[in-house]
Amino acid sequence: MDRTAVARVLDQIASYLELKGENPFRVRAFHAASKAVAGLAAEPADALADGSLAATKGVGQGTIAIVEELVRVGRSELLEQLREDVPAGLVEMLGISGLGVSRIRTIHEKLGIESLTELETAAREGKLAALPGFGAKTAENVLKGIAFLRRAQEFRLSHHALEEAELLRAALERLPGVDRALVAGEVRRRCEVVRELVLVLVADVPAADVFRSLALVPGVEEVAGADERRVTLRTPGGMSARIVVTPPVNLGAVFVQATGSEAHLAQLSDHAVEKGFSLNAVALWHGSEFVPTPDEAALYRALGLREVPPELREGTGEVTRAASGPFPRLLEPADLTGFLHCHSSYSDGAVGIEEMAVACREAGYAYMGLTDHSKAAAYAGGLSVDDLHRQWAEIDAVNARLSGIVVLKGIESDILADGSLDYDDATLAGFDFVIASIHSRFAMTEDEMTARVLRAMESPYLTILGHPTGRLLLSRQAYPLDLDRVFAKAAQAKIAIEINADPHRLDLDWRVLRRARDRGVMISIGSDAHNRAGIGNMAFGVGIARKGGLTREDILNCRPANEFLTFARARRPR
DNA sequence: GCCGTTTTCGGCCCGACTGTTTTCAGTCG
Ligand SMILES: [Zn+2]
Repeated sequence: MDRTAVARVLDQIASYLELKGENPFRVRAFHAASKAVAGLAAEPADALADGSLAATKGVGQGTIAIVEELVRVGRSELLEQLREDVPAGLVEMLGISGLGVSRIRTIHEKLGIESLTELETAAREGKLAALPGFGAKTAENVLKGIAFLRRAQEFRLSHHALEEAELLRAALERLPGVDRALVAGEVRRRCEVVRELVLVLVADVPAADVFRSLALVPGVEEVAGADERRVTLRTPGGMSARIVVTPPVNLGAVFVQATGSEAHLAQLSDHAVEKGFSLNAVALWHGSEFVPTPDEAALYRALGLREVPPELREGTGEVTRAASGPFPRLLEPADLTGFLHCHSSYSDGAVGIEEMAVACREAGYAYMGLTDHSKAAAYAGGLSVDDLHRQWAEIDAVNARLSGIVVLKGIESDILADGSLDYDDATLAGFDFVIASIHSRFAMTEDEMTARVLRAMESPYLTILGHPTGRLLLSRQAYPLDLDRVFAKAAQAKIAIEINADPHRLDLDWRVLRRARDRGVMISIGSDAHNRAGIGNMAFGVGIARKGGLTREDILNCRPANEFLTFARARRPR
């Protein structure tokens, strides 16, 4: 069992215990343990063996026993027991914003409801609003919540999808007759959420032979009948995976089509027809003449096009673009010199400053912009002014000790409801740079929210606007915000806007990046790391930047530390 | 359940909003 699966079990245990009315601190402990496991640097079995699991904050004897059990037998006795005691539908209801344990218990006891479907019916029929403590607004929000949850259940977050895809790819590549297995589809296009996995198998044997050996792949089941070149599977993690087999000579045609998107393929097909070609499901043809496409470049070349980077294949003009010359070199992970937006154990992070800095250095960064939560974020252990002075002293000490990495004094300051930051200017002046973001009071109109953000951008100490739309992918909608006005202000005031690289956020959305860049907005990629594993977030941020067509010139933290600091200082009063 | 320690128990994250009440419980970040 991998980190994700173990973390999920621990989360589930927490939810079931919560619904059973268990000690809330025990519930919280399981949630914390889940986060800790998800943030491990190694897989659970290895972390158990080398003692790093036991050394992790938030993991004690109880968690270790469960992880051992999960690694050994793949299931948890405690969770199985809880499943018998509490209907699974009630746990699903916890995912609805506005429903907590106490309301769910009322719903269960008074209406006998055990599933989302029943809850939906009750809300429609007015039975929910009639419950004590409930009303019309609550019922309406519950219906909205159910709709959101249903849609969310069709997708997976990109990091989970990538993990599943990679495991499946490795397993498929070991099958007899398979030369190579390649991940295609939304994962390859670096989409922010993923509906299904698509993999291409290169094989010189008939597909039927390959499919017969699928039974060798552990935990995978076939869900849709195979034809002569395709089959649909269900992965151990519950994702749908489409597998396409091709001989090497047609890999280009098949890989392009397996990668998509629909919109890209439609435009590509139109272009092909114009040039006298046709692209069917398995190969490229010029009239009645077969055209070999051993790789994607061969396919695009035959059509008179430059090879389109997979991230850009979204039908947003890239085919026309590919006819007119080479694409710019998109951002690459190694272009990043600065590791920005990370938390330490001073607020809600799991590791200390020095450990994080050393890990950043190992990952190849030249500077680390530490940004713990600010004092308004009490729930996340936000720093008081006293805490700040302690932290700054420690940063100075760490910088004196370490070579090869510089720790910068930053903060993720809350933007309060009125648009002010939650430290006074004298305190803000003590930071090397300031990220400001919204963590509360989301229920505002677009005008109010825009005014709030614009007011925050008046602060001469603000360097970067953090996770600008506040979305949590598949769990919370973005708050309304007039991005065009925010971009205009950012360009004029020389404030960078963040791509938050946490796979739960990926905010800014890639669809608006080009607009921001073309208006002269500097973009910054922030990891939002809360532990060492969070260093890996940056790869997802890079994927989103590439998807938005950005290059290293567009990104603030591709610049060396001194230029980064110059950027931050340029706005400040002298 | 985890943590820390005056080491085996006692405390753990709290302030503010929201929708529902008619003075506040429940939820959220
Ligand atoms: Zn944040």
